[in-house]
Amino acid sequence: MTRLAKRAAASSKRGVTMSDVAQLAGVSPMSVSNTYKQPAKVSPETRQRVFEAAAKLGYLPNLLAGTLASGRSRIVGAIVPSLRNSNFAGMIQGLEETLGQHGCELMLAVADDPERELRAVQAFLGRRLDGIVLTGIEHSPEVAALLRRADVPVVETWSLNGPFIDMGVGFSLFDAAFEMVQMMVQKGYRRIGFAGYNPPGNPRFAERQKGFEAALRQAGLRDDLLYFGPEALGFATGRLALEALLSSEPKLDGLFCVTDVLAAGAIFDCARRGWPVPDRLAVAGYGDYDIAAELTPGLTTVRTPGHAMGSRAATLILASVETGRPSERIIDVGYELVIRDSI
Amino acid sequence: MTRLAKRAAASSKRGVTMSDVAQLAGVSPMSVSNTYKQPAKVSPETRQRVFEAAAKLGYLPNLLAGTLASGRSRIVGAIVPSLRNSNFAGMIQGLEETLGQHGCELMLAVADDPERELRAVQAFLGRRLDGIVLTGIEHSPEVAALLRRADVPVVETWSLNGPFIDMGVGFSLFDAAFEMVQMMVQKGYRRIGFAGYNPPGNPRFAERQKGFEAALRQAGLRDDLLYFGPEALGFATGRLALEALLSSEPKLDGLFCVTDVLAAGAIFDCARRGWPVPDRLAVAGYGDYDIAAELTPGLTTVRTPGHAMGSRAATLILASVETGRPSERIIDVGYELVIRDSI
DNA sequence: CTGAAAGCGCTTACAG
DNA sequence: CTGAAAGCGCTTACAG
Repeated sequence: MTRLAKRAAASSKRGVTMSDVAQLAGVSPMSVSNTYKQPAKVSPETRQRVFEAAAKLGYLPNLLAGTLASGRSRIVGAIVPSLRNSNFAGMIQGLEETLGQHGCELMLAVADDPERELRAVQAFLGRRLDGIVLTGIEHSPEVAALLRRADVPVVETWSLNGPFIDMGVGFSLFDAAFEMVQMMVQKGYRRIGFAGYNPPGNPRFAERQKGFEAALRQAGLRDDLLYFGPEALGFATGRLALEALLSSEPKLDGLFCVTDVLAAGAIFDCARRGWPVPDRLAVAGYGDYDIAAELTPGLTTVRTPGHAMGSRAATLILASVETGRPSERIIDVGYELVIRDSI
Repeated sequence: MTRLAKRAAASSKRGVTMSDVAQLAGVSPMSVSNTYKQPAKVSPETRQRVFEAAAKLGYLPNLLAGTLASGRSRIVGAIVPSLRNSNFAGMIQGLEETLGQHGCELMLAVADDPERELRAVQAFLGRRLDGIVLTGIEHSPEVAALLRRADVPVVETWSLNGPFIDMGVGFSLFDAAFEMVQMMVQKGYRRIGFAGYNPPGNPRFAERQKGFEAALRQAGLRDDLLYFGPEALGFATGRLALEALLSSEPKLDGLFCVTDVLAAGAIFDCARRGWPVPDRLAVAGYGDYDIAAELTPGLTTVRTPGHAMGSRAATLILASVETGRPSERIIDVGYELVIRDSI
């Protein structure tokens, strides 16, 4: 195939380019570009002719070529461990909404181990995204090094504990847990257990455990009634937690759970045992999932601002790209104790 | 600033390019490119030197430039109405996983109205994505026209009813609902109501309603006990459905719900009324959410294969890009009735 | 307000 | 196995 034939074939497949529009409108490609990007720099008549030609040809600007030339992709990448978790789903949704309002797109990677995270970061960097949003503050040294070296805006979420690679948005998981357990103590519960997930020390839950322990220690109470079960089992783990903790402390009167799923499982199990909640056992959750309000009794829990976190992360990145690094680079989005009847 | 100074500044910011690597390795840029893309075409020594130079410089290939030159972005876009719905979250996760296994990335847009969907499609097309995954088969004419004209692989999901813009993967929502309601009839329930969402005829739920009505009509039973409530209310809508349907048919003995959330709400309300399920009222759900197995009694429901759908959609697109349009362009991923104790 | 020139960082098809 | 040339479709900075 001759080069010319090839070009023709390619072009018929490829579709309309800026020069095609320029030609039909009888202007230069530059004026077409300016019509879209700097309309003020173009006379109304030129603009008009460009728009008409573009419409006639069904022209769609190739944003990729624009990115290569301008250095701005208008895409931000995000990595979350899972979408099954509504916290992360909420964050992604908040991110997407705010990005969309500013004409940017979201590239999403699901990575629940350091290796996948590294690959995702490489893929993002290779595409020269405008910014990257990470979940948590625990990343492999490679990831941190890569990100720093690339000098791309990065936001780490769900934590307020630096040092951050670049920027951070989160809230204090420690404070939230501490305050919740402190409230349980104030209400008179004395033998409070902790239900968490394997492996112990899982960074996503370790802060809550520390808050739990600190509140009990401060009150002079036992802080070692700990249970760690499989996360994959869903509600069933709540039952397992109850069984395990009761076997080491039959008079257990309170349970602090690292997720509402766990708390719901425990409450379901209390119902089966015929135990009144909170009279026989007080149960507190974490996350304020849909189910929290529907349980009987309503679950007292911590509301985590996933959506707000996503939208603030987007704001931070957009600001970095548009006006340089923002002065406030760490944002506390707070948390909220939702008081219902389970404690 | 002189052009040279500008270039130097830009280049220090921009980072390492293929020519930098070529220069350090003492080979041509072509050989660097081939080292990554066609290793077989390069001698082992050259390869070696390229890798060393790349590592020394911290070279990250600019995939964007590659896309512009080659026409393949290795990105596929997906549009879902929401991520709060675990069906869609599951599909996205399946999509992302399969894409990731093939070295592709996912661009995600959340769009719950035709206008946002159109904007997302334009953004995707403008970036020359390798394929686009849509939710449902109801799209504005503009969207369909744009997509057809762009000649990009498109997969529509959650339905088996054509005509498709290009390809489809789904299962029969009608069959699933029909089979479930048929089973309720076989078990002896005679006054079965339907709990759905406003507005009636919502395409995401209309098929299930048709299946419901068909099963009852075939059995010679009333098929007009219908309730449509607000989706935003969560479990509460299940209670509202029960109240409304009971007021028009006090002897209601069965309830088919378009989501497990609705079914759970109804079961919670039965508990509050002291009504045994299924003896006083049989309840069937749809979706097999986490909560279905944890309710008392366990909820009989339809399991929808969101994850499988996402991963099949990815396969379809990858096949289209790599080996041309697949011969099988509509895939039925099936559904499953999960029988527990609520009917 | 307008446009010719150079460049973004790769890949393609080709000749050696 | 190797590399010079042309091109992907835009934008940048500039001169008119």
